[in-house]
Amino acid sequence: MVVKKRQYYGFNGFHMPPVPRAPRSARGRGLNKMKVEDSQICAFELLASLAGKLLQESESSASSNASEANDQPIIGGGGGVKFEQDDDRPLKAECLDHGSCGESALFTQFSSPNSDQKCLLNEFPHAESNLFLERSSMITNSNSSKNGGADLKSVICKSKSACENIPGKVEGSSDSRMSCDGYVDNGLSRQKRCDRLDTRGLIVDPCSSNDPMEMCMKFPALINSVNNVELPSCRDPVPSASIPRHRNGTKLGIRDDDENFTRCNKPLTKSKAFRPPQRIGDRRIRKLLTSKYWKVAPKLKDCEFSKPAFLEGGVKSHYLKRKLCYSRERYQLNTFYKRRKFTDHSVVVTSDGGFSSESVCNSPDKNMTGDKNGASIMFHDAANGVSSSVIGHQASFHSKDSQVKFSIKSFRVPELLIEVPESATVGSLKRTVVEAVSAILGGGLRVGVLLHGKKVRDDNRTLLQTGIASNENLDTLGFSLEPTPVQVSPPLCTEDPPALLPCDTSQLISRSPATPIVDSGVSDALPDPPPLTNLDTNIESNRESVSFHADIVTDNTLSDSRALVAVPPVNAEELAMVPLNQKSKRSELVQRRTRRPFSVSEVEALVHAVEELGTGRWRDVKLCSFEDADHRTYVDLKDKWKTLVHTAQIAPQQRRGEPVPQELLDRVLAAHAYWSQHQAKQHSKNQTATLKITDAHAVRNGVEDIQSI
DNA sequence: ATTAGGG
DNA sequence: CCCTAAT
Repeated sequence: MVVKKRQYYGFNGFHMPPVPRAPRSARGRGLNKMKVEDSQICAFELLASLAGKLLQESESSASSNASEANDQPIIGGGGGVKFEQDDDRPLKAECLDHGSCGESALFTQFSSPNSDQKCLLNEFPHAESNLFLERSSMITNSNSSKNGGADLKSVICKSKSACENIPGKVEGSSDSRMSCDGYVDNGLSRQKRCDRLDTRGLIVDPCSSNDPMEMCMKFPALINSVNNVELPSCRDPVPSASIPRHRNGTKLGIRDDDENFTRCNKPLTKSKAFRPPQRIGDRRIRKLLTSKYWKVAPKLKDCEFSKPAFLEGGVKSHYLKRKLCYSRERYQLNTFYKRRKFTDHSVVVTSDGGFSSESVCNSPDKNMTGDKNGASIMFHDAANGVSSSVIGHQASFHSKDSQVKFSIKSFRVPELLIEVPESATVGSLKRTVVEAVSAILGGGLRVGVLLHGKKVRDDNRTLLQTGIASNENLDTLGFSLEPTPVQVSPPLCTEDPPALLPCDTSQLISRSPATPIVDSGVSDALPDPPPLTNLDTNIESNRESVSFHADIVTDNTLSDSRALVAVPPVNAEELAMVPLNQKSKRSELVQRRTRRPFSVSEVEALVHAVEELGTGRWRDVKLCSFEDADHRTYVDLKDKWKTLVHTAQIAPQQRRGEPVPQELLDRVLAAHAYWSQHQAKQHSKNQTATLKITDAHAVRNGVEDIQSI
């Protein structure tokens, strides 16, 4: 894989250390890299120093200078960047190169969504594009206007207030620095937030219903888009801020967004030193990318990195820090596919636009408390206002039939396995991911119902029968998105045949090797995945297949599902546990060799060789009897022997696969016994060995077998 | 590179 | 079959 670790470092990197260099060197990177970075760093430092000067000046000049400062902030905290600020492109380029600041990265994104991004966007076409536009516009404004400071600020404030619900803090300061901070802090998250904010203001709040019960489907990646777009799904409730806490830093291995990553990358690199966890992710990604694992997130303190002096401004650093943390985590959340497990604590958007960290959705209690028997399955559809209608509806039913309330925070999403050649570009990687996702989505989705972690397969049973009728059990209820078994074979490509397999580690789908997706080496083509469209269709069509109460499965649900956000009700514990598995779960990256059962003749040859050579000399066995069988390694032979021995020791009824003649099995046992005794070390002659084996064999099996020898 | 074992 | 540790 080409993807370097650093790319995925995630958000940690947020801060820009005054002395960027240190961390890196400490890290001990490859030589090449080091060199490059150093040079970059130098440049960066220069810029930084300049920035610092500028900052000072501006400060000294005091209020009047606000305009001056304005520009800087926008650019991203990086004072250094400032110079070039006028020109978007250049600037951006610079920042990135330096890799010093996430902020800059941010900038970049705004300024130029590239094709790659588009790819991702494709998945959520509407939304993303909109977002971009918005962002762009925002930035543009700020930059262009001399007064920009004010504008920018306002924007920021707005976003903050909206998101954070902490209006007061931001508002007050009009300092250019503040604005900077805002930018910096938020970094990526910020963008999104802004989007949301804007959206919020503009659009009717999907979650408008104050009702906490609403189902919140979260689709991290999509969230933004959702907001902007008309999509029904609930908006992500800003989880970024609140959720994180609970989860405390869980991190996804793969994250959806390039955007985020892009920005984060550099910074992360630095932070890497303190955050081992991320690294793991990288590694994993590096190989392939599976978003499967959650990592333990960095502790809160990680978030508290020191800020660059120039950034520290009137704004409360604490606040900022927090924000950063959130942002970072948020990203994590966003990972869009991968199985996610959430805690009960999910954040819900409150009617006022504020977020609450408390879990509203999840806990049925809260919402449902009111009426235990009441029916309320709510799917929250902001756009359509479905939720409300549904609710009302149910209420009416209420008396008739006991109703079960469901609050679906998210869906569990199947794992994706992606492989791309190292030579692939990041862009192609992105596209590959898109394709992979598209393939799955395009193939159709089904919703699975999990109770106590187990899949409920019987669609015909009633909820009551299934045991999900009682409110108590709702916690253990989960929904998963599953690709339809019949998958459309995805497009393949060049270089390596990477395979994409939707894999469900446990409860979801079984691996479908059938769906290999390869990166289309085609570079720039903008990936335009029609899939989205299909999705709807598919979902729609599949709807019926989903069986549990039809009521529950609504369009909203489905459509939301496309967002791929899943939040099954799970315990916090689970969350913690799931994550670190990376290791245990060998990344499916390397695809397993195809299974090739040993034929009887092969077994024969193996047995013969072992009889002569004994166990413990697998290489010789290989040379002796499987010289030509490239696919049989000595390890394979050894393993086969192992299984043969086992097979020979169990009852015939328990054996599976192509039956091995008892005769051979007997020889296996005999040889095994013999060589066990001899410690397999003696180089006894073949003949001798054979003889002995024969004896042993005879002994074991009785006279009748002798003839076989 | 092999071996030995556990998964 | 895979993965690792130990040779």
